[in-house]
This record gives sequence, C-alpha cells and structure tokens, in this order.
Amino acid sequence: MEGCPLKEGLEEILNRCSHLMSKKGYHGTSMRDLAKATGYSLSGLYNYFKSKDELLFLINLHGFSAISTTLRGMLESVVEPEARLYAVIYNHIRYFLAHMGEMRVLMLGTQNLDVEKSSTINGLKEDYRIQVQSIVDEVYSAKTGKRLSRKDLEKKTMLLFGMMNWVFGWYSPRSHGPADDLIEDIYSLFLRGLLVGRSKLSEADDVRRIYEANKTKIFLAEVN
Amino acid sequence: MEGCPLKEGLEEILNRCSHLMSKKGYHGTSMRDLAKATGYSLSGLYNYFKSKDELLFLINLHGFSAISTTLRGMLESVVEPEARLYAVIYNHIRYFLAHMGEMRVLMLGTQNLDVEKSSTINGLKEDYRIQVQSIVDEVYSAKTGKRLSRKDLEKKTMLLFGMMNWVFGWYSPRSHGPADDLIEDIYSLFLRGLLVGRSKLSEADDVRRIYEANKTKIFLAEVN
DNA sequence: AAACGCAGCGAACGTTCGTTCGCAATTCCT
DNA sequence: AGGAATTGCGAACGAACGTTCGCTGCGTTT
Repeated sequence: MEGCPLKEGLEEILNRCSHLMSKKGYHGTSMRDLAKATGYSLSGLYNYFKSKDELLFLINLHGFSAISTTLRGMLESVVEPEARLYAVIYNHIRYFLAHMGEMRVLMLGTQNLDVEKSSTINGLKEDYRIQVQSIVDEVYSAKTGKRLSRKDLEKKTMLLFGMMNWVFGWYSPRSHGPADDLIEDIYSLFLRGLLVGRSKLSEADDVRRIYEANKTKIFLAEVN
Repeated sequence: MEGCPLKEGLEEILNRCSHLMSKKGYHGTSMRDLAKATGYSLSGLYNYFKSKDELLFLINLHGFSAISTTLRGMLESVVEPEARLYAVIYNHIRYFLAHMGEMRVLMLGTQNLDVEKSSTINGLKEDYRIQVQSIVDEVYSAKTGKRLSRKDLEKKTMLLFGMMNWVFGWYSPRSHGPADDLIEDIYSLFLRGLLVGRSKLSEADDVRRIYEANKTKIFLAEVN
C-alpha cells in the first residue's frame, strides 16, 4: 500500500472534528461547531475538504489506513503465532485508546456516504479484518493442529473485534488499571477460549424453553 | 420493578422509529422521516410523545426495561451458575437479534438527552450491568473457589458485553449459522477464557517495543 | 342532546443547516 | 518583482429542521 502525507494542518482538523463527532454523531455536529472547535471560520474549513461528507470520508480513510498500516509494520517483526495474536490486540487497543474520537467515528459507520466513498472504506475495513482473521487462523492451527471452518473462523474473529471495539464504552485507566493489563486480559481470555473446544451445557434446552415461556410478558418500567 | 402497558399504538411507533434511527442516527432521522415511516402525519406524532428527545428516551426506557425484565424472569427458574451464565447470554443475544433496531439505538447512547432523562436511562443500564456482573461473579467463584477483584470482575464482564453487543455489526444467520450456535460460541469462549488463568506471553515486551518504534510512521493511504 | 377529550391533520413559525460567493491577504514559483 | 495559487473570511443563499397552532372528526361521558 502506497502512502502520501496529509495536507498541512488537515490531520489536526480531522482530530478535532472526530472528537466532536464522536460525541454528537455525524448529523448532530454542525459545520459551525466544527469551525468553532478548529479555530477556522465556517467557510475557511472548505479549503481542507469540499463537503461534510468528504470530511467523514477522510476521517474513515485516515483511521483505517493508519491502524492497518501500523499492524502490517508490526507483523513484519513478529513470527511466533501467539506473539502475532498479541501484537494484533496490542496494536488495536493502543491505537484505539490513543485515538478514541477517531475510532468512535469509525464505529458509527458510513451510512451517510455515497456508494463510491463507502465502498472504498469498506475495502479498507475488509483488508484489516482479513489481516486479523488470518492471525487467528494461524494461532489456532499452530496450537491445535486442526483447522477452523471459515464460518467458525469468522465468528471467533468477530468476537475478538467485539471485545476490542467495545472498550471505548467503558474503559478508563483510572478505574480499570493500565492499558497493558487490559490487553493481556483480552489476549488471555480470547486465546484460552479459542483453543479449548466448545463446551456443551446440559441445561441449554431448559434455558431455551424458559426464554420462550417468558418472552411474552414484557412491560415498560414505571417511571413515577 | 412495577410495570405498566404502553399507550395503544406507541409500541409499534417505537419499533419503526428505532429501525430508522438505527440506520441514520438520532439527528440524521427527521420527524418527517419518522412520520412517513409510521404512517402518521408530522404533527400527529406529537400525540404520542411530546418531543423528539422524549421519543429517544422512550425507546431507551422500553429497551432496557424489557431486556432486564426478561433476564430477571429467566433467572428465577435457573439455579446452576453455568446455566445462569448461559441464560444471560441467551437472553441478551435473542432479544438483541429480535430487536436489532431498538438495540442499535440503545448502543448509540443518550448524549442528546437532558440530564434527568439520561440519568434515568443510566440507572436502568447500570441495573442490567450489575445483574450480568453478579452472574459472572457467581460462576467464577463456583468453578474456581476463588473470587475476582472488583476491577477484574468489571473488566471481564465488559469483555462479555463487547462480544454480545458487537454482533449487530456482522452477524447474519445465512452466513454464520443459527443463533443458538452463536450463543454457544460466546458462552464457550467466555467461560473457558474466564476460568483459565492469565497466560503470560514471553514476547510481550518485544511486541511493545516494536509498536513504539513503528507508530511514528503513519501515512494516509493513497486514493488515486 | 350537549359537552368534552382525544387522535389526527395541513400550514406555518422561527431557527439552523450545508454550501457558495466575492474579496482580502499571504505564499509560492519563476 | 510580478503573476498565480493558496488560505482565509463575512455575508448570504435556499432547504430542511423541530415544534406549534387551529381546526376537523369521533367516541365517551353526563
């Protein structure tokens, strides 16, 4: 993947804009808000991107390129399958925490973009997913000698992404300890859970029956 | 928790509105869009809620009350710690999949609501989290004889929520198989990962160093 | 039968939205 | 030095926003 540096000043603008958008959402953040937050005038912003859509596109482009590129760089120097999995998680969480606003915007999706822009982003997203997925594949094969089906591989990988992406919603170093510990938690939980086979629960059928029986009685909590 | 039925017709309105909002976001969905989707006129909608804010509040209120209530109901009939954990996951995923739009809106958060409304919602959210967390506590104690620290307990619980909440972004029965299998995947991965202790990786320090060395070289992908 | 309250609507309100335009200042290239 | 491109801004545009108003039916109560 080729690279080109960002226009002078644009990266800082993207940062501040992501930060705002991550709180209020794309439509909830106005160009006037963005102007105020970046220190530019409303019309002055249009020297850096030619529409609000393009701003969202640039944030997504920058984010996915960056996290994918740093991962690729790391993997060049790491060979052990387990260490490669660790590197994936380390890179993702570290980048995530250092760029909360940006990553939050990426998570909100690109439904607002036109087809061309959003398929460019989807391509990058897919590339990154494949990178991570192939590491999961590697580590599973190396440790068990068996191979996961594509369906299972995809599912496990997505569970890993779930754990990693959800941290934005709850993690604070102050109450949950250093990020490196969090990374090790995710690594341990995922790796152990991945390698140990599926565990059947004998009461599973009972649970299902109980759910079906209960699900009709749904009420709205009374709010005085 | 007391309950009261919803105003006639409101539940259907909430459903359709959540569905729209889950795609475009709160600010991205206009009252005119909602009117069109529900079949009411723009002004007619105001007979069911007195502002767009209140609509978002009602969706959140209904969602969190429902999932929390169904869980409470299930847990009354399930005693084995492992089965209780299974019930938590089963309930969450099943409800999630049956109410994708609503749940997606809940995930987007309540930053747009005033302080009173959003703290009501945060209370419900917290209640639900505590329910789940105490089950994780139970199952860990029962199987290991030890007790997790509050910090660790919170972290593990949040990793579970991450796996469960992220499904909205990728799961489709057609390509990933039946929901019951997904539920068992999450259950197995989480339970095994939870019970097996932390696994130290000897190369962890190397990975950290490599990340630090690489992270300065970030470029924007070239987009012809 | 009269009075009332409720569900529903079209039209309009004031505001805010994303974007454009014309023009000044600065920087860059030759 | 001088023209061209870039960076910046205030003012204004039409469109879309959430909400309100006054009115029409309609079912229920008195």
